[in-house]
Amino acid sequence: MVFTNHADPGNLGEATTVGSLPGHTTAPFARIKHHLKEGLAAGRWPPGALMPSEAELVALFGVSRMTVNRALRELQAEGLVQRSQGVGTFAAPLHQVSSTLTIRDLQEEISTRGHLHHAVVNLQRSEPAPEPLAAQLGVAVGAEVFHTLIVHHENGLPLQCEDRFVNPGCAPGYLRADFTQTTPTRYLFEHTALWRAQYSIESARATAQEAQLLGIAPDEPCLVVVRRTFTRDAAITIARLVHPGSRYRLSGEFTP
Amino acid sequence: MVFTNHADPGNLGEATTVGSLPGHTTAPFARIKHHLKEGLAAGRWPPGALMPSEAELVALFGVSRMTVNRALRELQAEGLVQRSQGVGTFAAPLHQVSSTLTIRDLQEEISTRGHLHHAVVNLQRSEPAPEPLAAQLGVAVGAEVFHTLIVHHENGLPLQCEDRFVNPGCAPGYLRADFTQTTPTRYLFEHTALWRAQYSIESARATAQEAQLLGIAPDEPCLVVVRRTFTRDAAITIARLVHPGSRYRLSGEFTP
DNA sequence: GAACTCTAGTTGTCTAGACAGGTCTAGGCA
DNA sequence: TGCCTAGACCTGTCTAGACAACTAGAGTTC
Repeated sequence: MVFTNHADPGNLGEATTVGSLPGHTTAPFARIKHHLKEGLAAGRWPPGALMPSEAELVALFGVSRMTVNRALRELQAEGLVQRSQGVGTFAAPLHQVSSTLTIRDLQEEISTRGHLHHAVVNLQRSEPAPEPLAAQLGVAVGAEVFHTLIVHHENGLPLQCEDRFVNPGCAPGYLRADFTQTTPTRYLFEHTALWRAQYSIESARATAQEAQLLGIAPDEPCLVVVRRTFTRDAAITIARLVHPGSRYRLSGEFTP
Repeated sequence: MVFTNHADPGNLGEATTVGSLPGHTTAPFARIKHHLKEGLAAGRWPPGALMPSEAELVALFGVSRMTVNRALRELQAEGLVQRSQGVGTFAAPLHQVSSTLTIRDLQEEISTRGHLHHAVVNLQRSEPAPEPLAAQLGVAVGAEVFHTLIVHHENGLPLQCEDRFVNPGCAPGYLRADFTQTTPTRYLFEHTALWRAQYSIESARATAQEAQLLGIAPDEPCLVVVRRTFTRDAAITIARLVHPGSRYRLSGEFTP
């Protein structure tokens, strides 16, 4: 059959009653997504309710089934609907109990705010891996690992104390990098194939050394992020990032 | 033309040289995705590099262009590749500088660990909105808002102090809910249409009242999460969640 | 009443072809 | 030399139809 969707916009019977906002050139699949999202937001199809089948939407919008399928598949990927073969499409229950928070690279974050970033490298050397660390990095106890201790400043104020160990096998050139010009995070992104990362975030007091480097009182609460990064096979790096509680907060937004 | 892909599995010329892992019934689009992900992880196509075009992949795998397109579109949605019309498909630069951390509902989290959750309701009433809060909730200054103060325990140990204000218009029955049986988070999920949420996470000292409710020293560092939730139009609720730093940490994992 | 079979309805996936519109480059022309 | 245009190439999107696999319910048989 002949291709008609662009040559003949609109006037396809019932289709005009639904997908026609005035003066839109949005793609049909996007219109269908929008229509379903609207309905979900408005409370038609409460959580768990059966939603229209693909065939019904095909009839309603006057499009082919592949188009409807794409719209529904993307809504599923966004977590808004659940589909099961042989049964139907359902509004997602509990509209997402878990949501996500974005963690960004510090230098990028500071630059985005239009502020000045500079780093003081207190330590950049190779040293034998202490016991618990060796296991986490997947190297032999006592094997040499790379160690950096860097304090990042925003507009001259210490914002983050970054204590990092690196698996030498994953980034052999790490000790020759100039971390006043780039960050370890960025360096490792560019020189290794990141595959998996783990985070933990907690609130604790800084160690005496960290407090001194950050210029804060020893008992001031700090936001401590521990990040472990892996390639597909091996651990790349373990970093402890300590931020003065009074100067730093993580924030994020989530829209379904 | 006749449909052949399921009737004639394999033996399509060059296709067998690429997509054929032994004994797999995976769909072609998934095989293509897997092949490209492997290549990205292995460092072929370094960040920013030009990847094969749809036409090349069509020839390589012996499938139709829609199938290749789906694989690439999903990789794009996952942030692994960038595509631009008229130019081509490129490996995503900097393999995701920002990643995500999952935040879960506390009760669910405790239950998942197989531990016992119980809540003590210290306050559940209507009161006039104080000045800064009224603006954030989008109600008139002095208008009545709902206020709950609940301490959540894990195996009898205080884990979270939840100080929450709720817009009465969004959840009229909030004061009649039994929060020893359900959590406010869960109640609001079920009775409102969540549309958008904001988080901020910081490290701070608890207030005197919070320290007393949590049974901790007044100067102990706490992980403080402030969460604002909105429908499409109005603010639903603002919650301040205070966790003793020694007992609670957020953790998450991220795979590209 | 229980177990089985059949069927209608639903999603999952793929095809071959088509049109639309963006980008880049080589060649022609002023 | 500089500008413009035609064509090659690329992604974005949609179509009409097909086969596959699964589910729930109706009907049948034991």
